[in-house]
Amino acid sequence: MQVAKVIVDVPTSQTNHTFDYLIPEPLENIVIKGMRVSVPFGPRKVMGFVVEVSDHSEFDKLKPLDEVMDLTPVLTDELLQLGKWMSEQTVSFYIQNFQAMLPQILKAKYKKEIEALTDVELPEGLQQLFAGRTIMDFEEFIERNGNYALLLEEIKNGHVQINYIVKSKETKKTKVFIGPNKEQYLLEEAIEDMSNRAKKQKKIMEWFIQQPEPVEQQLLLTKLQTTSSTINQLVDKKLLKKIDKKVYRDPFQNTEFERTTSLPLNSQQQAAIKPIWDAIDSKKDEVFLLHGVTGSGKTEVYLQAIERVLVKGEEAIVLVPEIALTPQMVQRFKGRFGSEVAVLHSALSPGEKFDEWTKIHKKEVKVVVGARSAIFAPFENIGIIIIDEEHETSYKQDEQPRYHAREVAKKRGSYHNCPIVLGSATPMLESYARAKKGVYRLLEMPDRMNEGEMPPVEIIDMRDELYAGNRTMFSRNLLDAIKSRIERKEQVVLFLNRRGHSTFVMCRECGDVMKCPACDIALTYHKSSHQLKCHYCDYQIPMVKECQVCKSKTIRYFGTGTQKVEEALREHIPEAKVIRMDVDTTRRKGSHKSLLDKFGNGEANILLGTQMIAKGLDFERVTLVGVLAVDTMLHLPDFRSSEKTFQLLTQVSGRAGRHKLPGEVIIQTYTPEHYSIQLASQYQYQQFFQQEMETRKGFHYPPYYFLTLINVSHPNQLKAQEVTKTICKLLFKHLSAQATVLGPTPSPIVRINNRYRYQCMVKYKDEPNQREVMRRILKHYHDDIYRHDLTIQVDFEPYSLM
DNA sequence: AGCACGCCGACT
DNA sequence: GTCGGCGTGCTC
Repeated sequence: MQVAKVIVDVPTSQTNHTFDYLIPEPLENIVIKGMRVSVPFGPRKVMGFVVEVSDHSEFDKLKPLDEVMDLTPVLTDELLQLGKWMSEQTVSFYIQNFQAMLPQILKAKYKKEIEALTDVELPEGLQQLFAGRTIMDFEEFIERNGNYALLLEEIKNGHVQINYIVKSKETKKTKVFIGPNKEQYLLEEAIEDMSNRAKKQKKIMEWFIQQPEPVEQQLLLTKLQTTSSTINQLVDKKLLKKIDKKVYRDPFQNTEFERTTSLPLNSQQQAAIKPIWDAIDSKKDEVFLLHGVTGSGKTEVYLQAIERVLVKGEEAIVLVPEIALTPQMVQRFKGRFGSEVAVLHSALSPGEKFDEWTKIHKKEVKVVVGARSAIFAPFENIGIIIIDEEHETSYKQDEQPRYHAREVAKKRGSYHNCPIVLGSATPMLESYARAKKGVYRLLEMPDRMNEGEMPPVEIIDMRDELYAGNRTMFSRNLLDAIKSRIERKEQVVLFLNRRGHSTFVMCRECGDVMKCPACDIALTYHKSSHQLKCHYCDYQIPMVKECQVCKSKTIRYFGTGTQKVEEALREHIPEAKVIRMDVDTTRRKGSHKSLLDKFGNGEANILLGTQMIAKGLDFERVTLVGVLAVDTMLHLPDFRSSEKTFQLLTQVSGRAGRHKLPGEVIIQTYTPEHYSIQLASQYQYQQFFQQEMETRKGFHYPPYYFLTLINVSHPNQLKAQEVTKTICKLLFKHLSAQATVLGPTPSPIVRINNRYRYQCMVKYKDEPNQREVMRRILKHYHDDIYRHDLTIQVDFEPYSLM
């Protein structure tokens, strides 16, 4: 008897354990751990992960499992263990962690088909099922009691494969190619016979006489200015034929990657890479913090570390923040490692993600470059894990399971005995503190390559501008600087951390501010659509003509968003061509890249944008970076706001003067004396680190203390408050006397989407049993959570306190 | 989650 | 006396 222990896809605390199922005889030795199966669960069928196969069960009335969903495991032993560990660390359910490791497609409902790949005669049992076809439904295989062992064998031999068909169109894997169906001379004869009116048809035929190779239909249509109906007529006449070609969706297929080879390392790079190479060679799971200023050549260090790993036949994972934002980064990896690289990032369609994942799963690639979830790449022989821009907040998932990719990386590193490299120009305070303590090994690269200097930074006190009678959002210096760049045909990057047009609209008469009815937040005016939008829920209404309260028509716009800046630029510098990049202009797939390409081609003088333009851009002609208002970020209710400001300023400054032309940075602020602005303008990371550590120490914040944040929300304000209060009490009672429990406190935004939000914060040095306490609290509120619309979010070492 | 079971009030 | 409201508990 074989028994599968299964974690079912029912994310509740009551079902957060394995359920035993009998493996029916035809599936014996087919079902192995790491596979997904379909099992009867009460009256219905659910998906589940086999986490163990055993020869007995404590349970006596076992049901047999229904069906296997994979013929090869989708999770390795290591990933199964990792999922268990993660669920303990983040106090989440096992199933959520397993799901988080797989591409979306494998979570959704889908259909499977079996495809014969060769003309080779398949074994008896299989051949007859196909009955002359090349593709059959998997359903049919099950219905006709197909032989799993045989199928599995043939998959291994590469004679057949399983295709996952998802309902969405995005996952179409075939492209239609058109090719000639007859010999050249027959085509020529056919043209002669055609009516004189069939101009388009002749044109198409001539194309194929010129070159008989099949071409993509899409290409043919655009090149010859015709439509598919014309082509279809020729296909009907048997002159041409349609060919469905299977193609991997390659998101970079239209990009040529110039192959590069190792660049010679300068002395500081050599000093940094040596210990990493040693760790690779000796299989040591050491964590390195590579602190290198922008332009110090960190990427080349990564590349050559990976080369060392590949030579040993091992694999590498590279995490980059939101990779779509750095096409240039992808280019460098693809350029060096070519087809050995898979790329995983959030801008890919589900189908594309699945294809990239499949390449990893089938071991067709050795290197993965991707965003946070790429840390789960199903490699079995990892030689190095690199996390670039280590301080980026996107490495922490802001929904369950709230894992941090860095911690997962360390765990995987210790399993594979491989080094971890954390790279950053502005490491997170916690990381740098660890490096100083010797927990991580610190590697410093303080100098830019080619003796380049960081661009000088000018801080402009906007209060002075106001005294001088300048009421615009541009200081005189900035405006002059922009104008001079345009004259010199150089480019400008302008940064403002706020999208929309105005941050709020207010009635001048009675002072009423337009607010979202569902959230406790002012509405933002979007000029292009003439709408008032809430940035926290999807509420939006047309802009009001008069005050809702006093009917006055004197409604004014306050606060500045990217749209307003764009408008003001047009007014002050009409000759400037501006590209605006924010969530609103990059929502469409691929728009991100196309906007950047446009800017790179010099189709605009100014790139204006939010957060998203701060990272990784590298354009030769950018010689001026302007930060319009840094204050909004500095005064957020978050203990990390100084650090985030410092990081951001350092990052945007790095965008200027990266090549031959000298750069300049202008920062506009109302608090020029603030230490993060001052120190960022002088590129003084060390001093900033020391000063910020002082502040953190004083307020008992990380890295001196750990934090745990509990967010409670409920439609009823009293309920939310009362639950939070009880949780605070429980924590106070069950945690050690050294822990500080703060709360209940209303969240910075008390109401979002008609839910009231309260929080409780725990500061502690060492609380080994806090996860158990949290789990018990969640269990205690189980009923309220599942039946009464209560949510309790527990976030260990949170990145955001909102 | 989704469903059966079971205990109390309104009703042909 | 029954029908069905929802609170409670279980799913191998």
